Amino acid sequence: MQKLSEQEVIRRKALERLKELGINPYPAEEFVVTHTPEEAKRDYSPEEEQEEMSMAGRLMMKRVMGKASFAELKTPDGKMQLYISRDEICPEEDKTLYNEVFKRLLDIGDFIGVKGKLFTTKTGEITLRVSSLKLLSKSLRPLPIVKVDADGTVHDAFSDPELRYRQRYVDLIVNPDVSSIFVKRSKMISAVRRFFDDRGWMEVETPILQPIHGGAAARPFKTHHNTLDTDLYLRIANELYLKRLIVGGYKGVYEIGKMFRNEGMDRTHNPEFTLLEVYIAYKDYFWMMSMVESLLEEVAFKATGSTLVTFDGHDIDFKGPYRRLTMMDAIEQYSGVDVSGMNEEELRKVCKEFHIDVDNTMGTGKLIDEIFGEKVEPHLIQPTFITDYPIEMTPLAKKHRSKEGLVERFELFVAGKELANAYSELNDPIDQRARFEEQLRLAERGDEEAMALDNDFLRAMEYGMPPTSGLGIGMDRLAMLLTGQTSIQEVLFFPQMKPERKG
RNA sequence: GACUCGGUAGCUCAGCCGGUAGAGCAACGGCCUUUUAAGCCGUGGGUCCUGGGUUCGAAUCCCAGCCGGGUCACCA
Repeated sequence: MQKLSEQEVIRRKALERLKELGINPYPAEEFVVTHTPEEAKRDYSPEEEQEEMSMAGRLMMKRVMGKASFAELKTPDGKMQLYISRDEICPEEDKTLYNEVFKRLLDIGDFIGVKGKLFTTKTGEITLRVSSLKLLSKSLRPLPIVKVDADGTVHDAFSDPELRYRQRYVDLIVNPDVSSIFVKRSKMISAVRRFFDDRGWMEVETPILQPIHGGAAARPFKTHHNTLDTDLYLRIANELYLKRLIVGGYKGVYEIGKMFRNEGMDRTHNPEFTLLEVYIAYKDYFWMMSMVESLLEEVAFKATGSTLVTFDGHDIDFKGPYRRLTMMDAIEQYSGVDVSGMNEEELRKVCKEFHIDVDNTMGTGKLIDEIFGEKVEPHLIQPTFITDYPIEMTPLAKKHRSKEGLVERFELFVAGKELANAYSELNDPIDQRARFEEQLRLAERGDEEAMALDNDFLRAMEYGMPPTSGLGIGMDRLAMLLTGQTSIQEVLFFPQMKPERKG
């Protein structure tokens, strides 16, 4: 049994006293709510006769002034100030409900239901004059009370990140700004769904437990299925399954789902994260760029009410069209060096000049990517498409229609970070097999990122896959951009944490 | 993983040149029928993250560990 704090002991005693008084602290019957605070205030006019209304929520503040009190009720739809007068809720001789139940036994954090009519206080706040009051659920732990003064200054904020993430429920109760981040995130996700559903593309679900962790380069989480006696992996990507569905004949499929990567955690990486993947048949990556512009413009607007967001000190506009430039042009523009056509030796020289750390396992593609990451990425603040990547690092993209050594791939950068990644998908099964085999060679040389070969995926492709463009967008990063948060933990309800040590 | 900062009351923090712990809010008792960071008077509340060490004596100094934040590295 855990040791209770003084305040917890007091609340448990209050719970017992309530029971003695015949009050069930956790009643089963429905308390019918007739109004949200907003509805009530909107329809209120002081002259008109009112019907009695009822509301329910959490008691967040009590200001007792003898025989009358003000209280603050936090409902799921907004706040309402309550005015509670002893003789109005206790019209008879017995004043227990006010003197003992309300003043002593009800605590901040308790859920109550109230009935009454509105009036305007001296200071002009529309307030519910309570005629009756009912306990709906007793709270046994004290909430951290955050106070905001007349200037809007926050006092005693509940701000310890460890406590906030471990006890997100408390964070959500006392920090309305935190709660609204997740409302925006939810709107964002539903706007994405609506965008695709409106176009006739189908939301699908593909396996999370996979026998081969294909479609991306990352260390997986491993698990075991007892009945099948088989090792399985939590997916690091779903790309190869979605392409199988395109082979199966759907014109467009998308999935919004969790991916799992057993790697480092930091401000932009959580071991499980939400990825949007879209595959549309008969399209190429140019078409996909236009679609991304439409998508992000619409989603930003629906989630936040504007295409303009502020992130990390930058004003970012998601209104399309976005700047497009090839990777080689971008490098030349921001570093002054034209790396196109350079061999590995020349690229290493460039890296050395720029003081970029490289190692011997890196080929030309990786070296170019390093230069890009160092010299270009930080400058890409407004949404920018970078196109036409080296073939070595992109085993699932189609070879460029005209440029030797490149693939038809783009990434979208915003605020100096990658947000989306897309290809004209490789649909030549012979080429695909050759690319996988190249990855195997890299793996043999010690490249841990090399992609595993998936024979069933190749079999599917051999039956014929239509020309297709595919796209992935990190939903957590998009949520960060749309809510102005620079830490991924602030857009995940329950970010991964080490287990609490038992006290 | 490296470096760095932090962990003290329910919350936010002070105390850290060693001498058995403080403030504000919250809580408890009293007063108060239009308050809104309500106010006034009074009271209680602590595994000072954990474990070792130094010392007559450790929240404070030293060592190790745990948990978290930040930066970097790794990683898309």
